Amino acid sequence: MKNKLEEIRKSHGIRQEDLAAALEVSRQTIGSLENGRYNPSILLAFKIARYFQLSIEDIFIYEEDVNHEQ
Amino acid sequence: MKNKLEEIRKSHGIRQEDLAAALEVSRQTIGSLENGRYNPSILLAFKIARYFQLSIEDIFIYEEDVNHEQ
DNA sequence: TATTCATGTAAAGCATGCTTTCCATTCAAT
DNA sequence: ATTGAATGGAAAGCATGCTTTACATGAATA
Repeated sequence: MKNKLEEIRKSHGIRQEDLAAALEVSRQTIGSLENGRYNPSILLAFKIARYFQLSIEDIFIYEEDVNHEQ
Repeated sequence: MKNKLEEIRKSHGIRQEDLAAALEVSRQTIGSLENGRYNPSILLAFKIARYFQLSIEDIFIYEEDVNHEQ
């Protein structure tokens, strides 16, 4: 899964640390999401989407697992 | 988080077992989601939404955590 | 009644999300 | 050159998602 979090966050002129505080997660969590180290839980995805007044689908891009049998 | 999975699944006339197979998860996972034992990962939420051709927000209802400081 | 079908649910174990702590890097401004 | 601000990222530990296995229940039907 890819995401536009860094781009969206920067377009709002907010630092990772302040976004993290607003969402009540750690700064490392935001950094890890932006750099693709892991995917958010659905609860965090909702929090992020609500914070930016976007839908989850606006921020997170699901790529169908075409090679699901390997 | 609440969800409309059972309602949506039934409106499509599909059994838990067949939905599970289509989504490549176990039947227990579907049952657990429908009965609120846990929330899906965002990947599974995307799979479910795509399967029913709905958005994640159409299926899963995020309720703001008003009492976040306890 | 006995059987079958769909669902509920629990337990143990593994994978992943998230935390805290810690240190490194980059860049702007002294 | 040094400092401070923002970010990158690793490690260990806890919480949660998901699996397999197993058993129970209710409804429908042979």
